[in-house]
Amino acid sequence: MTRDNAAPVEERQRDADRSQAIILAAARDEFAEYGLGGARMDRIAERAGLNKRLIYYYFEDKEKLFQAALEQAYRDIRAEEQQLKLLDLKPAEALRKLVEFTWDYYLQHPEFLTMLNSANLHRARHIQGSQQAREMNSPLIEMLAQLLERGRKDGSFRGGVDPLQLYVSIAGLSYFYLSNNHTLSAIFGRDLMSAKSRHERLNHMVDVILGYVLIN
Amino acid sequence: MTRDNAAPVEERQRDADRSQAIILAAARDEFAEYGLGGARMDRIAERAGLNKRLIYYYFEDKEKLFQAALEQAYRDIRAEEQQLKLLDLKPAEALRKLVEFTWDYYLQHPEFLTMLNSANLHRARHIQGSQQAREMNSPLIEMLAQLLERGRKDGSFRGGVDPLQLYVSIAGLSYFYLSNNHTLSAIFGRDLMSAKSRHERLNHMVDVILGYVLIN
Amino acid sequence: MTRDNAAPVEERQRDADRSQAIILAAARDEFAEYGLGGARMDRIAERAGLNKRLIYYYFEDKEKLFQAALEQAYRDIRAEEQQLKLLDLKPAEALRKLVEFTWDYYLQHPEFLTMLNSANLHRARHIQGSQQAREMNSPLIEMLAQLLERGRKDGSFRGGVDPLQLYVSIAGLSYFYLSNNHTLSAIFGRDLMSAKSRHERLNHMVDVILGYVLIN
Amino acid sequence: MTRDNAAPVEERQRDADRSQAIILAAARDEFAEYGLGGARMDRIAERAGLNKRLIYYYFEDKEKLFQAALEQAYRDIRAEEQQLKLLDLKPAEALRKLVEFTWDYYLQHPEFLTMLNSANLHRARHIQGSQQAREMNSPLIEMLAQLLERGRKDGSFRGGVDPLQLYVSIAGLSYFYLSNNHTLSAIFGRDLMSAKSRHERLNHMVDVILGYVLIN
DNA sequence: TATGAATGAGAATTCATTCAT
DNA sequence: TATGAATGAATTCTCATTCAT
Repeated sequence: MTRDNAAPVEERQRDADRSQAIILAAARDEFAEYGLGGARMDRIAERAGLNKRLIYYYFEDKEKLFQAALEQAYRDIRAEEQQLKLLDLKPAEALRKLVEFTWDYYLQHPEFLTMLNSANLHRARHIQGSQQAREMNSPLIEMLAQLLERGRKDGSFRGGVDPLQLYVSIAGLSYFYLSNNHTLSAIFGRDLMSAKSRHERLNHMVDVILGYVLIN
Repeated sequence: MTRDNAAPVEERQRDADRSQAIILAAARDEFAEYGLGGARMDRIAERAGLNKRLIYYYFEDKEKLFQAALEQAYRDIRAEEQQLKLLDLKPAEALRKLVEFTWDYYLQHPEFLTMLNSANLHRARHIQGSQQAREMNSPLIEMLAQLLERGRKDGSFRGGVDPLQLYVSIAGLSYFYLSNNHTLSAIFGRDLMSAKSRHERLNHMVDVILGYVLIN
Repeated sequence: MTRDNAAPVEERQRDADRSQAIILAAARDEFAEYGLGGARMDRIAERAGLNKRLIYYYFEDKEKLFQAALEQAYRDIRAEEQQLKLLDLKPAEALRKLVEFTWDYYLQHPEFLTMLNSANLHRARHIQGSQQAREMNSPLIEMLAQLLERGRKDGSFRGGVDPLQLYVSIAGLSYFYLSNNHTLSAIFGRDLMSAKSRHERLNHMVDVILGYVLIN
Repeated sequence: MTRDNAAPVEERQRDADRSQAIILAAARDEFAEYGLGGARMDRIAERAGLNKRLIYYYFEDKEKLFQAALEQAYRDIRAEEQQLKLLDLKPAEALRKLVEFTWDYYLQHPEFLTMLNSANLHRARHIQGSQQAREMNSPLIEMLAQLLERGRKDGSFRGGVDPLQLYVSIAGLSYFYLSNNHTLSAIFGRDLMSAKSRHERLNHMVDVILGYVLIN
């Protein structure tokens, strides 16, 4: 009411940004839990504590919202990958750390797995449509290439390893186990998510990757 | 119309069995393409060339239909796994063959990947509900255990390898690549499904698995 | 239940046809009252006394329903036009009858006016999309041409009258008055729909058309 | 931002008037294109390059905005009609000129036709609610009455012509053709808006009106 | 005067499922 | 066994309108 507490523009902008961020987080959770097809705009609004109409105001429709949430998910993982500093470690240690990182990240971000699944069910349409996502080409590949080269030079790593293939393999070892843990647990009759099982899995994966790369 | 051309009992039974099989195949294709959530009963009926009502007659509801299709998918892959006769080969050759089989099977049965995804998005509810599926515990695990033991005994394989972990790893290496190929292709700007790419991937996976298991 | 009262196929077909006809009539009334944009699918269902879903089952969506209703409206008016037998009358009498017919038909079928308006607001998209409607080219034009020729030959009508133009004029004289009667009544402060006013209008229109066409 | 560059009162008033005029023009275009029901407040704001909220500030709601736009449309046509000076011409020439004027005005102001349609779909509610519009009773009627009287006196026009009926007829001849040109063009398979067609229509209409009114 | 953020009530459409035969 | 007709409960999305500054 008074002129003093006006300061409206930036503050309202902040509100807008905040609302969008809240919606995005709610969408992430909903998509994580139900996938793109199973997600409900109503529930996203409810999770966000905001009016459903506002989601359309900011994100146009469900598809675009998913795309925005997916982009955010990529930004998040890439940001963490940036922190890794693998090149400060000895090659073998760096590889072990990468396996661990991948495993931990997937464990803590199940939404990443689910959204990746949804995106692929829809033939990555949401990524094709997003320049941003397409440019999200992981910096890890480059880092991994250097790592492999270094290991090869110091005689510890085998040569001829394609960093992209290795990256995909590292991801795949964690991903399959975590993404399908319900089915696997049911079929094998063991709880694959117990602390012990998780520990064994991580050890195994490190063994596989190092066993493959290390000479001897 | 007339009572006379009513089919004999066995014939009608044959028709019924045939209809069910047709529906199941149609469901498999639909679930493969759209996932459980995205699948449409109407489209399944259309694919099957049969009345929608008939699906309900035989399979009760969408969930049960999915479960039946999933069970069928497991039966199919298990049946092929049975044929593998890995124990007729030398341990290393057997492992290579298993990697190849897994890769080829996933390549030729994309529905298996999609349905596995859907099943896990729903926390394997459809497997919990299916004694059949739970008992589908792959005979491969046992075979793999023997294989590893044999390799260890003849000095070619390292010891201490958990067959279940190895099985999951072999599956994961193929699965991640194929299930997410759209996203990966988009992000890396390469067609991961070209003949060349597929060939490289298979080689890499064999290298990883053998590199891990083989001594020296 | 008993085998005898089965006779299902034709009867059910009759139901289907009946349902579609009911929906079409309800749609016609709704479109007449509110136009295409203002019509409500809910209200159409209610008017029809049928489930809203059924409308989509038979007509796909609102646009297609409007198109179907429009086609029906054209079929209806063409059917009545067919009955006119103008060529049995003397030319001047035939023209008078045509003016009267047009006036009466529009009076009794206000939905025709409203739907024509809606169709044109949408740039006749619904007619372009309907071969049927495009072929609905009134047989009256041909009849009118013969009429004019006959009148010219017997010396009562002027020559050089384009039947299409005349047809449009006859329609326009009734149409404008009836379609805009609310506005006109309000502005001129007279009830243009009173029996007296309607009578005067009809006389005037006959005078205009005959005054134009007749020699002397 | 600072108090100093606050505009003086008259200037702000000028801005306000300008904004209202801009909104009104934008509304006219939107209503012309989509009708009252199909018009979107968002689009009107966009067309106007002004904030949607401002429309509500000045015009209260969509209905009132339509009413204002309609009143403006009437003001515009009446203003042009005022300029006609029909009484300076010989009766027959004056009539011809009126037919031409009506045709040209409708051609150049399609929004007038669309808005008239919308107004009548809503039973002229917007005119009932507007004293202004009700008083917009065209001065032409009076002019036409004098014209007809003059023609009758000089022996060129028939007697007993109701000026209101004639006015409605003149309008109707143009209106039907233009308002429904899409449908008519589609059904008759001719472009009724080509230069040639338009020319023919105008000639025909003049012939009809003069043919009706002129003696001999 | 002017604006971006936010909302509630609806509207079209979809979908699994059941009815009736 | 097989089928077309019919339905109720969502679900996405739209739209005029108001809030707060």
